[in-house]
Amino acid sequence: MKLRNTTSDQLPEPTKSELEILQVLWEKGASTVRTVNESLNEQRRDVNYSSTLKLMQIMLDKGLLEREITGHIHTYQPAHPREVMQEQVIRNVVNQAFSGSASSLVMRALGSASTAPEELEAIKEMIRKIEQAKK
Amino acid sequence: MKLRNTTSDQLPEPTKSELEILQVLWEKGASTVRTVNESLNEQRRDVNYSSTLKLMQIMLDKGLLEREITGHIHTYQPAHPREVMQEQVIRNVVNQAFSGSASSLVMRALGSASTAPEELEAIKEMIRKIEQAKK
DNA sequence: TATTTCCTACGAAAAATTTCCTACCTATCT
DNA sequence: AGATAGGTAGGAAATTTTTCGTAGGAAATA
Repeated sequence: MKLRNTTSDQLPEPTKSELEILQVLWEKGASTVRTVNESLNEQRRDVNYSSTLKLMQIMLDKGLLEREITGHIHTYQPAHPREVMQEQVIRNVVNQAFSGSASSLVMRALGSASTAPEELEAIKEMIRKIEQAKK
Repeated sequence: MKLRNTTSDQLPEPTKSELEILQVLWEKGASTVRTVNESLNEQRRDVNYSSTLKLMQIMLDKGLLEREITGHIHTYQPAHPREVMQEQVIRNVVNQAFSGSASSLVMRALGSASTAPEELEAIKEMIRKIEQAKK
Protein backbone atom coordinates (compact mmCIF):
# COMPACT_ATOMS: atom_id res chain seq x y z
CA MET A 1 0.00 0.00 0.00
CA LYS A 2 1.28 3.41 -0.90
CA LEU A 3 0.65 5.81 1.90
CA ARG A 4 0.77 9.51 1.47
CA ASN A 5 3.30 11.76 2.99
CA THR A 6 1.61 13.57 5.81
CA THR A 7 4.44 15.93 6.57
CA SER A 8 6.55 17.47 3.85
CA ASP A 9 4.45 16.85 0.78
CA GLN A 10 4.87 18.92 -2.32
CA LEU A 11 1.74 20.70 -3.35
CA PRO A 12 0.06 18.11 -5.55
CA GLU A 13 -1.18 19.08 -8.96
CA PRO A 14 -4.94 18.73 -8.92
CA THR A 15 -6.63 16.93 -11.78
CA LYS A 16 -9.49 18.40 -13.74
CA SER A 17 -12.20 16.79 -11.64
CA GLU A 18 -10.41 17.69 -8.48
CA LEU A 19 -10.39 21.31 -9.51
CA GLU A 20 -14.13 21.20 -10.04
CA ILE A 21 -14.51 20.13 -6.46
CA LEU A 22 -12.04 22.67 -5.17
CA GLN A 23 -13.92 25.44 -6.92
CA VAL A 24 -17.10 24.49 -5.12
CA LEU A 25 -15.35 24.42 -1.78
CA TRP A 26 -13.63 27.73 -2.35
CA GLU A 27 -16.97 29.30 -3.12
CA LYS A 28 -19.06 27.71 -0.43
CA GLY A 29 -16.50 27.01 2.23
CA ALA A 30 -16.40 23.81 4.24
CA SER A 31 -19.11 21.44 3.04
CA THR A 32 -20.29 17.90 3.09
CA VAL A 33 -19.94 15.60 0.15
CA ARG A 34 -23.62 15.89 -0.54
CA THR A 35 -23.49 19.64 -0.82
CA VAL A 36 -20.52 19.50 -3.14
CA ASN A 37 -22.15 16.86 -5.25
CA GLU A 38 -25.30 18.87 -5.60
CA SER A 39 -23.36 21.93 -6.67
CA LEU A 40 -21.55 19.92 -9.28
CA ASN A 41 -24.81 18.62 -10.62
CA GLU A 42 -26.29 22.08 -10.81
CA GLN A 43 -23.30 23.99 -12.08
CA ARG A 44 -21.38 21.45 -14.07
CA ARG A 45 -22.67 18.05 -14.99
CA ASP A 46 -24.21 14.87 -13.67
CA VAL A 47 -22.02 13.03 -11.26
CA ASN A 48 -23.02 10.20 -9.03
CA TYR A 49 -22.84 10.90 -5.31
CA SER A 50 -20.39 8.11 -4.72
CA SER A 51 -18.09 9.35 -7.48
CA THR A 52 -17.83 12.67 -5.72
CA LEU A 53 -17.33 10.98 -2.40
CA LYS A 54 -14.57 8.80 -3.75
CA LEU A 55 -12.81 11.70 -5.34
CA MET A 56 -12.97 13.74 -2.18
CA GLN A 57 -11.54 10.87 -0.20
CA ILE A 58 -8.69 10.61 -2.67
CA MET A 59 -8.13 14.35 -2.39
CA LEU A 60 -8.04 14.05 1.39
CA ASP A 61 -5.42 11.37 1.01
CA LYS A 62 -3.40 13.50 -1.39
CA GLY A 63 -3.49 16.43 0.97
CA LEU A 64 -5.71 18.58 -1.20
CA LEU A 65 -8.54 18.60 1.32
CA GLU A 66 -8.93 18.59 5.04
CA ARG A 67 -11.73 16.93 6.91
CA GLU A 68 -13.47 17.47 10.17
CA ILE A 69 -15.53 14.70 11.66
CA THR A 70 -18.43 15.57 13.90
CA GLY A 71 -20.45 12.60 14.89
CA HIS A 72 -20.71 10.68 11.68
CA ILE A 73 -20.77 13.72 9.48
CA HIS A 74 -17.63 14.53 7.56
CA THR A 75 -17.05 18.09 6.56
CA TYR A 76 -14.41 18.90 4.00
CA GLN A 77 -12.52 22.02 3.14
CA PRO A 78 -9.58 22.92 0.90
CA ALA A 79 -6.25 22.24 2.52
CA HIS A 80 -4.66 25.18 0.72
CA PRO A 81 -5.96 28.64 -0.01
CA ARG A 82 -7.29 29.32 -3.42
CA GLU A 83 -4.46 31.69 -4.30
CA VAL A 84 -1.84 29.08 -3.58
CA MET A 85 -3.51 26.46 -5.72
CA GLN A 86 -4.10 28.92 -8.51
CA GLU A 87 -0.45 29.82 -8.51
CA GLN A 88 0.36 26.16 -8.71
CA VAL A 89 -1.98 25.71 -11.66
CA ILE A 90 -0.45 28.70 -13.39
CA ARG A 91 3.06 27.43 -12.86
CA ASN A 92 2.11 24.20 -14.54
CA VAL A 93 0.32 25.70 -17.46
CA VAL A 94 3.10 28.20 -18.02
CA ASN A 95 5.58 25.38 -18.22
CA GLN A 96 3.41 23.15 -20.29
CA ALA A 97 2.20 25.58 -22.88
CA PHE A 98 4.10 28.84 -22.59
CA SER A 99 7.73 27.67 -22.39
CA GLY A 100 7.92 29.01 -18.90
CA SER A 101 7.02 32.58 -19.76
CA ALA A 102 4.30 33.88 -17.47
CA SER A 103 4.11 37.17 -19.31
CA SER A 104 3.26 35.49 -22.57
CA LEU A 105 0.45 33.71 -20.76
CA VAL A 106 -0.76 37.08 -19.54
CA MET A 107 -0.63 38.61 -22.99
CA ARG A 108 -2.44 35.70 -24.55
CA ALA A 109 -5.12 35.79 -21.89
CA LEU A 110 -5.63 39.51 -22.38
CA GLY A 111 -5.73 39.11 -26.12
CA SER A 112 -8.24 36.31 -26.31
CA ALA A 113 -10.73 37.05 -23.59
CA SER A 114 -12.80 40.15 -23.75
CA THR A 115 -11.97 41.88 -20.52
CA ALA A 116 -14.30 44.43 -19.00
CA PRO A 117 -12.99 47.98 -18.60
CA GLU A 118 -13.02 47.82 -14.80
CA GLU A 119 -11.00 44.67 -14.93
CA LEU A 120 -8.49 46.32 -17.19
CA GLU A 121 -8.27 49.09 -14.63
CA ALA A 122 -7.66 46.60 -11.85
CA ILE A 123 -4.92 45.00 -13.87
CA LYS A 124 -3.28 48.32 -14.59
CA GLU A 125 -3.42 49.17 -10.92
CA MET A 126 -1.75 45.89 -10.12
CA ILE A 127 1.02 46.59 -12.58
CA ARG A 128 1.55 50.00 -11.01
CA LYS A 129 1.97 48.35 -7.63
CA ILE A 130 4.45 45.87 -8.97
CA GLU A 131 6.46 48.64 -10.57
CA GLN A 132 6.40 50.61 -7.35
CA ALA A 133 7.58 47.66 -5.35
CA LYS A 134 10.56 47.26 -7.62
CA LYS A 135 11.85 50.77 -7.14
CA MET B 1 -12.91 1.15 -34.60
CA LYS B 2 -13.43 4.75 -33.76
CA LEU B 3 -12.20 6.93 -36.57
CA ARG B 4 -11.55 10.58 -36.12
CA ASN B 5 -13.50 13.31 -37.67
CA THR B 6 -11.37 14.68 -40.45
CA THR B 7 -13.57 17.64 -41.24
CA SER B 8 -15.30 19.64 -38.56
CA ASP B 9 -13.52 18.59 -35.41
CA GLN B 10 -13.52 20.73 -32.34
CA LEU B 11 -10.09 21.79 -31.26
CA PRO B 12 -9.06 18.92 -29.00
CA GLU B 13 -7.68 19.65 -25.60
CA PRO B 14 -4.09 18.48 -25.60
CA THR B 15 -2.86 16.40 -22.69
CA LYS B 16 0.24 17.20 -20.73
CA SER B 17 2.54 14.99 -22.79
CA GLU B 18 1.00 16.22 -25.97
CA LEU B 19 1.80 19.76 -24.98
CA GLU B 20 5.42 18.83 -24.42
CA ILE B 21 5.57 17.64 -27.99
CA LEU B 22 3.75 20.66 -29.34
CA GLN B 23 6.18 22.96 -27.62
CA VAL B 24 9.08 21.28 -29.36
CA LEU B 25 7.39 21.57 -32.72
CA TRP B 26 6.45 25.19 -32.20
CA GLU B 27 10.05 25.99 -31.42
CA LYS B 28 11.75 23.92 -34.05
CA GLY B 29 9.13 23.80 -36.74
CA ALA B 30 8.34 20.66 -38.71
CA SER B 31 10.43 17.77 -37.44
CA THR B 32 10.79 14.04 -37.46
CA VAL B 33 9.91 11.93 -34.49
CA ARG B 34 13.56 11.40 -33.75
CA THR B 35 14.26 15.08 -33.51
CA VAL B 36 11.33 15.64 -31.23
CA ASN B 37 12.30 12.73 -29.08
CA GLU B 38 15.83 13.98 -28.70
CA SER B 39 14.60 17.42 -27.70
CA LEU B 40 12.37 15.90 -25.09
CA ASN B 41 15.23 13.92 -23.67
CA GLU B 42 17.45 16.95 -23.49
CA GLN B 43 14.95 19.51 -22.32
CA ARG B 44 12.49 17.50 -20.32
CA ARG B 45 12.96 13.89 -19.34
CA ASP B 46 13.77 10.44 -20.61
CA VAL B 47 11.25 9.11 -23.02
CA ASN B 48 11.60 6.10 -25.21
CA TYR B 49 11.63 6.77 -28.93
CA SER B 50 8.61 4.61 -29.54
CA SER B 51 6.64 6.36 -26.83
CA THR B 52 7.14 9.62 -28.61
CA LEU B 53 6.32 8.03 -31.92
CA LYS B 54 3.13 6.54 -30.59
CA LEU B 55 2.05 9.80 -29.02
CA MET B 56 2.67 11.72 -32.21
CA GLN B 57 0.65 9.21 -34.17
CA ILE B 58 -2.19 9.64 -31.73
CA MET B 59 -1.90 13.38 -32.06
CA LEU B 60 -2.02 13.07 -35.82
CA ASP B 61 -5.18 11.05 -35.45
CA LYS B 62 -6.69 13.61 -33.09
CA GLY B 63 -5.91 16.40 -35.49
CA LEU B 64 -3.31 18.04 -33.31
CA LEU B 65 -0.53 17.38 -35.80
CA GLU B 66 -0.12 17.24 -39.53
CA ARG B 67 2.27 14.97 -41.35
CA GLU B 68 4.10 15.08 -44.59
CA ILE B 69 5.51 11.89 -46.04
CA THR B 70 8.56 12.05 -48.26
CA GLY B 71 9.86 8.65 -49.20
CA HIS B 72 9.62 6.79 -45.96
CA ILE B 73 10.37 9.76 -43.78
CA HIS B 74 7.49 11.30 -41.90
CA THR B 75 7.70 14.92 -40.95
CA TYR B 76 5.29 16.32 -38.41
CA GLN B 77 4.13 19.80 -37.61
CA PRO B 78 1.46 21.37 -35.43
CA ALA B 79 -1.94 21.43 -37.08
CA HIS B 80 -2.85 24.66 -35.34
CA PRO B 81 -0.84 27.75 -34.65
CA ARG B 82 0.61 28.18 -31.24
CA GLU B 83 -1.63 31.13 -30.42
CA VAL B 84 -4.77 29.16 -31.11
CA MET B 85 -3.74 26.28 -28.93
CA GLN B 86 -2.62 28.58 -26.17
CA GLU B 87 -5.99 30.28 -26.21
CA GLN B 88 -7.59 26.90 -25.96
CA VAL B 89 -5.43 25.99 -22.97
CA ILE B 90 -6.25 29.27 -21.30
CA ARG B 91 -9.95 28.81 -21.82
CA ASN B 92 -9.74 25.49 -20.08
CA VAL B 93 -7.67 26.61 -17.18
CA VAL B 94 -9.81 29.67 -16.67
CA ASN B 95 -12.86 27.48 -16.41
CA GLN B 96 -11.24 24.85 -14.29
CA ALA B 97 -9.49 27.00 -11.75
CA PHE B 98 -10.63 30.60 -12.10
CA SER B 99 -14.42 30.25 -12.27
CA GLY B 100 -14.33 31.54 -15.79
CA SER B 101 -12.66 34.84 -15.01
CA ALA B 102 -9.73 35.46 -17.31
CA SER B 103 -8.80 38.65 -15.55
CA SER B 104 -8.33 36.88 -12.26
CA LEU B 105 -6.00 34.51 -14.03
CA VAL B 106 -4.08 37.50 -15.30
CA MET B 107 -3.86 39.08 -11.89
CA ARG B 108 -2.73 35.88 -10.27
CA ALA B 109 -0.10 35.33 -12.93
CA LEU B 110 1.22 38.84 -12.51
CA GLY B 111 1.24 38.53 -8.77
CA SER B 112 3.08 35.24 -8.52
CA ALA B 113 5.65 35.37 -11.28
CA SER B 114 8.38 37.94 -11.16
CA THR B 115 7.91 39.77 -14.40
CA ALA B 116 10.74 41.72 -16.00
CA PRO B 117 10.22 45.48 -16.48
CA GLU B 118 10.21 45.20 -20.28
CA GLU B 119 7.55 42.56 -20.06
CA LEU B 120 5.46 44.78 -17.85
CA GLU B 121 5.84 47.47 -20.48
CA ALA B 122 4.70 45.11 -23.19
CA ILE B 123 1.67 44.18 -21.14
CA LYS B 124 0.80 47.81 -20.51
CA GLU B 125 1.11 48.51 -24.19
CA MET B 126 -1.22 45.66 -24.92
CA ILE B 127 -3.77 47.00 -22.49
CA ARG B 128 -3.54 50.41 -24.15
CA LYS B 129 -4.31 48.82 -27.48
CA ILE B 130 -7.29 46.96 -26.10
CA GLU B 131 -8.64 50.15 -24.56
CA GLN B 132 -8.14 51.98 -27.83
CA ALA B 133 -9.92 49.32 -29.79
CA LYS B 134 -12.93 49.64 -27.54
CA LYS B 135 -13.44 53.32 -28.16
C1' DT C 1 -38.91 -1.78 17.12
C1' DA C 2 -39.26 -1.40 12.26
C1' DT C 3 -38.62 1.57 8.43
C1' DT C 4 -36.78 4.98 6.00
C1' DT C 5 -33.28 8.29 5.14
C1' DC C 6 -28.78 9.94 5.00
C1' DC C 7 -24.23 9.13 5.56
C1' DT C 8 -19.30 6.70 4.77
C1' DA C 9 -16.28 2.85 3.10
C1' DC C 10 -14.56 0.03 -0.24
C1' DG C 11 -13.74 -2.63 -4.29
C1' DA C 12 -13.80 -2.89 -8.81
C1' DA C 13 -14.62 -1.56 -13.42
C1' DA C 14 -14.27 1.76 -17.13
C1' DA C 15 -11.92 5.22 -19.51
C1' DA C 16 -8.05 7.96 -20.61
C1' DT C 17 -3.22 8.50 -20.85
C1' DT C 18 1.41 6.94 -21.20
C1' DT C 19 4.90 3.64 -22.06
C1' DC C 20 7.41 0.25 -24.54
C1' DC C 21 8.12 -4.39 -26.94
C1' DT C 22 8.27 -6.43 -31.29
C1' DA C 23 7.88 -6.77 -36.16
C1' DC C 24 9.04 -5.16 -40.25
C1' DC C 25 10.53 -1.97 -44.01
C1' DT C 26 14.10 0.84 -46.45
C1' DA C 27 18.50 2.87 -47.12
C1' DT C 28 23.40 2.50 -46.57
C1' DC C 29 27.73 0.42 -46.01
C1' DT C 30 31.01 -3.56 -46.46
C1' DA D 1 24.16 -10.21 -50.84
C1' DG D 2 24.59 -9.58 -45.91
C1' DA D 3 24.77 -6.68 -42.05
C1' DT D 4 23.73 -2.58 -39.88
C1' DA D 5 21.45 1.69 -38.97
C1' DG D 6 17.44 4.22 -38.90
C1' DG D 7 12.77 4.57 -39.85
C1' DT D 8 7.25 3.32 -39.08
C1' DA D 9 3.24 0.43 -37.42
C1' DG D 10 0.67 -1.58 -34.02
C1' DG D 11 -0.57 -4.24 -30.02
C1' DA D 12 -0.50 -4.59 -25.43
C1' DA D 13 0.64 -3.48 -20.87
C1' DA D 14 1.07 -0.10 -17.10
C1' DT D 15 -0.54 3.87 -14.90
C1' DT D 16 -3.62 7.40 -13.77
C1' DT D 17 -8.05 9.21 -13.52
C1' DT D 18 -12.93 8.73 -13.22
C1' DT D 19 -17.07 6.39 -12.30
C1' DC D 20 -20.34 3.76 -9.77
C1' DG D 21 -22.48 -0.47 -7.42
C1' DT D 22 -23.01 -2.26 -3.12
C1' DA D 23 -22.54 -2.89 1.80
C1' DG D 24 -23.27 -1.22 6.09
C1' DG D 25 -23.57 2.20 10.07
C1' DA D 26 -26.07 6.01 12.43
C1' DA D 27 -30.00 9.06 12.96
C1' DA D 28 -34.72 10.21 12.49
C1' DT D 29 -39.41 8.86 12.21
C1' DA D 30 -43.52 6.08 12.21
